[in-house]
Amino acid sequence: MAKRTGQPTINDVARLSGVSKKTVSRVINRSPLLNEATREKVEAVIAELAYVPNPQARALALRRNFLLGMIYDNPNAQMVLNFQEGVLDAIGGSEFALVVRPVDRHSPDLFDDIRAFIEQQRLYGVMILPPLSENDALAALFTELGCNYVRMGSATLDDDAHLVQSNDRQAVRDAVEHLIAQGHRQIGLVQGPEGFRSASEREAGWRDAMTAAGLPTGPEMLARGNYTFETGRDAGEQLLGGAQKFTAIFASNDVMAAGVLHAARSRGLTVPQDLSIVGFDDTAIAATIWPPLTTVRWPIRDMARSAAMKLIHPEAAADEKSLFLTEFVPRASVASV
Amino acid sequence: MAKRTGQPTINDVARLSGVSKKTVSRVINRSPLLNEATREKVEAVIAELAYVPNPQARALALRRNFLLGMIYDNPNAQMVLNFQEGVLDAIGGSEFALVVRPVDRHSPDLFDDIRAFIEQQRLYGVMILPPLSENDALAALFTELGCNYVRMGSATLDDDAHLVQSNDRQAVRDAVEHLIAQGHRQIGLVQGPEGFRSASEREAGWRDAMTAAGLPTGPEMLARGNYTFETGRDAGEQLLGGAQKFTAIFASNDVMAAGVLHAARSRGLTVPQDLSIVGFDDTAIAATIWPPLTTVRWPIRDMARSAAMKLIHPEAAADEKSLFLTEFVPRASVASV
DNA sequence: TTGTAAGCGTTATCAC
DNA sequence: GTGATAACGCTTACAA
Repeated sequence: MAKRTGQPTINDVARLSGVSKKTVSRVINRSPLLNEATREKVEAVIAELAYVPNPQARALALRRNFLLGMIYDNPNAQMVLNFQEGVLDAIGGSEFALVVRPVDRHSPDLFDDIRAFIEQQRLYGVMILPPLSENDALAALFTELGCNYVRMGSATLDDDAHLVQSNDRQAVRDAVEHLIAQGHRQIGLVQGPEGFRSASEREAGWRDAMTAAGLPTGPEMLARGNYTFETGRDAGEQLLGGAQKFTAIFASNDVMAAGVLHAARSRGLTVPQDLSIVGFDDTAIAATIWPPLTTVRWPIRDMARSAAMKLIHPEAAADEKSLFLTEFVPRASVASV
Repeated sequence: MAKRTGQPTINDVARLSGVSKKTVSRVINRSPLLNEATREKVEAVIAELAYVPNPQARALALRRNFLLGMIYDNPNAQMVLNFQEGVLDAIGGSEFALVVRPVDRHSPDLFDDIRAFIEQQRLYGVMILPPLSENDALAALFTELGCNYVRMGSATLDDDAHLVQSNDRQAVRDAVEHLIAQGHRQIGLVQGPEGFRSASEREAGWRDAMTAAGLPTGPEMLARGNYTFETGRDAGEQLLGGAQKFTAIFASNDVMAAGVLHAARSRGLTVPQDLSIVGFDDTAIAATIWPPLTTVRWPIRDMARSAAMKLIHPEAAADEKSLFLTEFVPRASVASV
């Protein structure tokens, strides 16, 4: 009287292999105290039936599921996708799955939306991408909801168990020092948006390098954008159209660097002969625009893998790598003076 | 003796509102045969407790879950992300969630991976993005696994219940006719990779326009790429370095168009004065390179929303919109001859 | 080493 | 209209 509706269950396996469901369960969960012969017998039946445990039933019995969430609101598609791939590196072959949740960080319902999402799906844990990750109130919300989380960011936003971070400040400092070593003295900055930790960290890196070299960092040396192409172009116009002369500009991300490139070109400047440009992110755009953009690459995929591991193994979360180093990527958008 | 571990359950609601759990269940599921007073009483308790039904328990009892899958292997990050957002448009506010699965279509384990993914997660349905969506054997696999699916593609790959499609052929024909109207006569084609339906559809559109205008479509007029920047550049080199002269080139996607642009520039050609270029996709790259790329935009987000709706409401899947029209986006990479 | 019974939180069946 | 009761597929006591 087996009602063969769809997939085989643990009962089918138990019946066919002549053991109890509990024994099958032990085989599935690799319990150490199991007769080898029994195990092999059961495994043979499992293979024959192509039995796969029902994750919903497991989730119910274990009072936890196998869903990792990823919350983002990001203008940088490549970064988000790289992150997704990194998470898959970590959960591939396991029973975990990745649930994504794009949100609008400017929505007044942001917190309510996220709360509903977490309460409804009862995720095992969530990963939060910048710039949302920089919001401490959001992290507090996850704690309140009893949902484990890992933040990805450009600074030490949280403790090691809840963070994967890059060293943006040092990375930008290195990049600007590279420009200085090439003879540049008037190096402009296109800042990221106000309130973004990544933006302030990158600005700090620029200041570090400039100040250490005794170069000017006054207000005429910088302009603000918000990580979009248009604002990068506008910031470029602002800098290049003022009284201050520039031989190089560091833009706080690649997209804005592309905007600066447009601004330069529309003013008749040639890059890199008349103006050197450096970006940040090493997104697809960097290698695709002309000239190819000198930039800074951060190991997003590795960071994502690590973030997922922290969630999957909370007991070892603090031991999992948290700080990830960036890599300077020299291309053709920089020339020496 | 309520063991208050975490979230409230249906039992808590039943006890506090003095009804059976079945009645609570009826309230949750909006059963029509319910005393209005009872409903209000229960709803008050639900609100007070902030009770949210456990999706894993529901999934177990209903023998179906509320997870929509999305399988992709795509070089185009923006498209994938737009699609994710479109799916969210459809499932936002509902109990459904989106599970993503990037895969490597060149992996020998592709089918096994996907099979394991489907069997393990028991998804409610999956959406397949191009180019994977063009693989009929894969669609057959989903049918075999009893998993509903919707394919996204550039041609009529399946019936309306399992497809959202764009009209690439007509779109390219329109774009090439635009070039012809601008006085172009030698219009090259950078094809997409062999075996891709989108590639053959776009090629057909180019042939349609050229043939209708009595223009040449011989082998010297085209070169093949595989949708990457490098292959686009190589194809551009091949076309521009041959005996045949070109005043315009249509590349089968934006990234390859960017490659052609590089190739043109490295040969000392100015775009669009010496060479007009048209792409396809309207990805971020299109607006970001210089000059901004004339291209074709397809309404990915709308397609994604429709795909998700087809899965959520299988009974009405064939009525949900299936064919989506593209939009020609004129920018600065085209000049008249 | 293995089995039995109870329970995870929900819905379906079928009475009342 | 509403409520016992038995599923759903699995795991954790607790025995044996």
